[in-house]
Amino acid sequence: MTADAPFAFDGLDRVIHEKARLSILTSLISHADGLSFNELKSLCALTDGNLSRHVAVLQEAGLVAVTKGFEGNRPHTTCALTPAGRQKFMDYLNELERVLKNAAGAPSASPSTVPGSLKPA
Amino acid sequence: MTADAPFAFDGLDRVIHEKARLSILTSLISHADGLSFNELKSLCALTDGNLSRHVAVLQEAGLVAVTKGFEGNRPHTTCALTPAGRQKFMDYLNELERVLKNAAGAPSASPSTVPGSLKPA
DNA sequence: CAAATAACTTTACAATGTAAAGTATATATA
DNA sequence: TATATATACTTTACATTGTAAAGTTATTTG
Repeated sequence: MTADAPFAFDGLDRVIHEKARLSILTSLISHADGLSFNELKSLCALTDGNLSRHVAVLQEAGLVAVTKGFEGNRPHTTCALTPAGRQKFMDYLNELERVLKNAAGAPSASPSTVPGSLKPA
Repeated sequence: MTADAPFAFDGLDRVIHEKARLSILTSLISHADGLSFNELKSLCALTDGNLSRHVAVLQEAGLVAVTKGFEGNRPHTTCALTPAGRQKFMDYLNELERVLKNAAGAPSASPSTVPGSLKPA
């Protein structure tokens, strides 16, 4: 955490933080052997164009490995997390957890409004 | 959660999800009686221009109440969460928690990489 | 063989985050 | 008491980027 800016959340990498890409990465970490273009499309509820561009961004950032091949006669793209991608995503998740702890743990955040919060029963 | 798109994370309201505004809201929920422009500026490590614009966005969305007055002879702006803002932020936090649970709870996310994860010791 | 479908990619646009410049007032300084 | 500097913001202009519509290539289907 930045010395004087406890709420700056520097670790929230923009490449990961974007909603659509957060969906993609979460999908991928739940499927270690990768997911096809169409599986991602429906899991994340993204249009073809969006998914294509977001996957490209993730690939350029080295977070996702994209494999283009053929399934029968049709092109078939598979995406999977790279080791670096997995690590960076984990780092991001740790920062997310800090956000949650800071916010949900605040005095003015009444527990009843955050039912299943971090604190175990 | 959307029926067929478990990883779409529809509840991640863009107005809140943006990094700088997430900082501002987290600061504000930790300070129920509000924060001044300058306090926010240093807590969130934002420039004057950024803070001004982001606060305006939050105000227009009805999440934050902005009070402009004078402290001695100098202008003094105070920001505080509105009740609606608090509720929406809580909703957002619940969705964030879903992200964390989906991701950190995934089989391929080894526990050691997420040290202080959701699961209690 | 024409039309439609599949699996993407490219492009163009609109939204938006950011920082530099601007404004207005107050205080310090020479 | 001018002049300069500081305070507390706001406005503007730019550059990035998320999004959807249109385009591409190949393959089925009627």
